[in-house]
Amino acid sequence: MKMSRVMQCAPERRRADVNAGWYRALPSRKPHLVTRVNSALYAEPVIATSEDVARRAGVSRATVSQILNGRGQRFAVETRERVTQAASELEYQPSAAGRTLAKGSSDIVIAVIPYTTFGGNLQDIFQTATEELATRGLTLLLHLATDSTAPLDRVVTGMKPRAVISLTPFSRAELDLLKSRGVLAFDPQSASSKVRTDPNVDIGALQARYLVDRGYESLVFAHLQDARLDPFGEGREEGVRRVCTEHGLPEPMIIRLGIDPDDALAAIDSIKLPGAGVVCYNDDVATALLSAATIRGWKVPDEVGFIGMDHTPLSAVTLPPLSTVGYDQRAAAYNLITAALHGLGESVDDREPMDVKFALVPRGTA
Amino acid sequence: MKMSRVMQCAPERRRADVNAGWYRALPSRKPHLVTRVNSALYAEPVIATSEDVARRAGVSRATVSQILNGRGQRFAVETRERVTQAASELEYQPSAAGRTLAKGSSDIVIAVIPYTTFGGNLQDIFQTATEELATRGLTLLLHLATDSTAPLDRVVTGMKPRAVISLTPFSRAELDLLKSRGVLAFDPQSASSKVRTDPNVDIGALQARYLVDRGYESLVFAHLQDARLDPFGEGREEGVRRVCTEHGLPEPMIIRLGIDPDDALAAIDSIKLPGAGVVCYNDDVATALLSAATIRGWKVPDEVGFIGMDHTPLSAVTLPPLSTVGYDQRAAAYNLITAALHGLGESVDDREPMDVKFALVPRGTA
DNA sequence: CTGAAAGCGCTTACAG
DNA sequence: CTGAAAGCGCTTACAG
Repeated sequence: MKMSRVMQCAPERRRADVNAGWYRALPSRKPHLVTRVNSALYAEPVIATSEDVARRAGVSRATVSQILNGRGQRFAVETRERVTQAASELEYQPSAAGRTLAKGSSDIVIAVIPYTTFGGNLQDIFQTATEELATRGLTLLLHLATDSTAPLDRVVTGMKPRAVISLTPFSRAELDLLKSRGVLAFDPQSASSKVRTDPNVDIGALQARYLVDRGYESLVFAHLQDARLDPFGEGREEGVRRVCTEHGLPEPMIIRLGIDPDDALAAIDSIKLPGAGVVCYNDDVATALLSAATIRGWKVPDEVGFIGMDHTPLSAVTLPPLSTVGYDQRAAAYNLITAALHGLGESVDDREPMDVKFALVPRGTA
Repeated sequence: MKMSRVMQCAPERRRADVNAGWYRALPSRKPHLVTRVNSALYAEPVIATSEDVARRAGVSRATVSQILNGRGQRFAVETRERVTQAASELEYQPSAAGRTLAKGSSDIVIAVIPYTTFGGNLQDIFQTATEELATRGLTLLLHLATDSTAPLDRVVTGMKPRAVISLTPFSRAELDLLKSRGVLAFDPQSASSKVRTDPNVDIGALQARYLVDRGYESLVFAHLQDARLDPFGEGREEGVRRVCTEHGLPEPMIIRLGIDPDDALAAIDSIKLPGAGVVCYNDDVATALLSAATIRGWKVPDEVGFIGMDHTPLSAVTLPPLSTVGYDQRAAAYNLITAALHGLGESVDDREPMDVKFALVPRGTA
């Protein structure tokens, strides 16, 4: 197999201070990356070190470090300016490895992404988080959870992240690992002391209460069944149960389906109709069931009702459009980050907790 | 704002070799992470260094390094065993920072995730990639692209990743940055020398040809319009154009819409019907248009046809189910990783390029 | 107000 | 077959 267009050549370490007029001798050992294609095309990459900055500013590396890390109050203004100036002229970026080694922990925050079914919101949430953390000098990197925690261990132990965060609760195994490796960990359980209960219970209850208000007297909870983990379903189901109890309704019927026409038809056929209101795990589940109900000739929302969760874009274009629950994803991410910053000892005085605002979006299916 | 359940306390550096019976003195400087909650609850984390391993195995750190990095052939079998044994007993994980500093580049590969609309496949793809790279001792971490390349610069310059990869072409700015920082970069353009043309052109052509075969004589291309970048739409449109030319059909009409009922209705109303075949950017767009056409009373697929792209789970449960194009995401990821490994100088003799197998999924909408 | 020195954990010639 | 030593780039007491 031939590969083409390797876009970069090996970095040459060389004197970054071009004004100085000479180049640091190349290290005698061979650079580790030796692939070199079209090297003539590219200017030799130049990576400045704190030593380069120090030399250009005419100070010591210690001084550079102090000033660039915000402990520069005690230095002469003039010195400070020379240093920051030199740093920006050289496009100086401190080496994470060097800092990590010296300080014992890096400026990296790792977000663990569970193997679970997220909406397209995931990206938005972490985008926001990336930017927020960047303003604090922290770098957010995502790590996809795998079956074993071995890769997580590599990341955590190897990179010494400042913290590990997750939008879903950590598994027992993850918690143990993080603990034994001495890493700060934050998940929704730790995000806010206000949240005493699993928010999923509230979500399920919100969905169920809506259906009850609309007159459905027998409730169904439809789980999503796929290869992935489901950290939310249990809580949602519990919320539905509570509402049934509250209103003296019979226990909810529990069904499970994948996003698949046969699954959906079987699920619909298993429900006692007409008259049921179906609380769905998410909008995808609701969409599948809606189609199945339509195929079977049930009238929606008169003979059967559905409520989804997530307020996905597609939920607006089903026929009829899906009743669902929306929420402010940014707020969810914001709260997680706030908790993490707080735990990291950063000041969060300016960060009021945001209301995630779970809210009904009443539309055509219930 | 009060935070609760900070799950970990600060790591204590201490002697990992518990058998030795004493603890390395704590460093006199304060550990950087000072937050300490419920520390009594947790065993003090123990992080072994190569020195600990060396001591326990009764060899030098140099020897440990050689053996653990696969350059141990020349050592006595007995020595090798003592070392690997000691390493596993201590749960030794080499410090990424230390290695990076010593070697000049880390074992990290960064995948840049563009701010674009992906299917839920993204996760699967990178999951696979994470595992594949792990078997080579490389750690995959995801970085979300932001408007500015500053965060990328921090990551790249700070972490000295072995390579930066992306499933979509890098932007000019990203390329310049990567180049100037001397980092190996791989994107689909560099993934395979066999791919002379943008695969998106082929995809668009595949969709269009299918519609032509089914008898639609005027084609429409429906772009997805949202806040995100669209690295694919241009190529797909071009593919449709070529097919029109090939078959002597008029130029395709171009429409744009978000996943929104009003957008979709307006889009449908702007098309000359009956008789058009609509090549859709993805299954979501197709779903939105399908609903709009149904609302307007057009018969699908007789009066208007739709073909989506992605073969999402939801595409199976629309009414009628969506005709679409599927492909092997794993193959796409596999090829990208192969290219990256090759460029990294790893042996890829055992990695035949995989066929991504774009394939029609004929169903009910065309 | 500033710098010399030590040390973080690793790897790599090099010497034996 | 194995180890002593230097060095990667940074930060932090400490001394002046």
